[in-house]
Amino acid sequence: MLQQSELIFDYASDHVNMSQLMAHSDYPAVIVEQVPHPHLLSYTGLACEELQTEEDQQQLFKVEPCESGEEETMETLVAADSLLNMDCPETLSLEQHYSQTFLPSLGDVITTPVTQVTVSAEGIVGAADQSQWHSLHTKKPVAQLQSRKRGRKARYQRAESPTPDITVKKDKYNKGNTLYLWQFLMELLQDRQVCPRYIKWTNPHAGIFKLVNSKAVARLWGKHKNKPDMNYETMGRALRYYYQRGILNKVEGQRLVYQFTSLPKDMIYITEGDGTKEEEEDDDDHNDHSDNDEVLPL
DNA sequence: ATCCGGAAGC
DNA sequence: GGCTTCCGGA
Repeated sequence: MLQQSELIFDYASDHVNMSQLMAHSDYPAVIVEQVPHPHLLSYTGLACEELQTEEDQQQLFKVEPCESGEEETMETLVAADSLLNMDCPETLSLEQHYSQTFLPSLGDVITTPVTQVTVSAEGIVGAADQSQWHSLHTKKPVAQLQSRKRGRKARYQRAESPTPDITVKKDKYNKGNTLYLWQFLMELLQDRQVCPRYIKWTNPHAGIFKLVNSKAVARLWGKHKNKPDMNYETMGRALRYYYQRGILNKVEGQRLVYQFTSLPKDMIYITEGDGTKEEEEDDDDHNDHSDNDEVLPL
């Protein structure tokens, strides 16, 4: 627990130094290497803020503002906050992280040899490749697969493309704080401040997760998008649009449970206990059956 | 309460 | 284009 905040703090100072060092140069690639887990920054600030209100609103139990765990949370908040407020364009932003490590493989975009490592992040984008993504259930047998989807009307599974066509133009990688919803959710899933609490994996390797506290997650999303009226109804619609795009599937019969059709390989999985571990996982089936999973053999 | 997908708006 | 908002319906 304590280590986490320290970690973040360390990282924070790192950040400062880095931004100073490179105050006036568009550094290429390198940066990425120096930042082991940008995720740690993630939405801690955001989350903490929410934490305070969420607790009283949703949870039936109240949590004292100053519980052993909360205090360090505040430290974290401060650290993360100072970071967020720095918003120096030179440093690695969340968005950049995504564009650099997650966007690459997506779809057609990068068909040409990206040798023109022009500037800054561009290089990385081109350099990173499909190996960064792990497509879950990418086996095609469309017809059969469909029919065996247990349950009602066989949800039409999009013509499965080898990789989901989450096509985010490589050139204009997310600008501003524009994480897409799916990215946002992945962030939350890697953020200890919210992961087991509001959103969690029910089967990490299958990309199946649950919005344990749908209201809270929706609120965080709304905050991110600056849409104060965001709610699960609305966010849910956005989620549903993802079915069509092959980014998400619904896990039928399980409320608030969805499934990513594909995950980045460097995803940090926060599991129930606490063991945060980097998972590589080559298809194989060391499925850790946490609780409810009816993962298709695929 | 959640989930669904159409329609329209931004 | 990626949602957001609203809706009638399951």
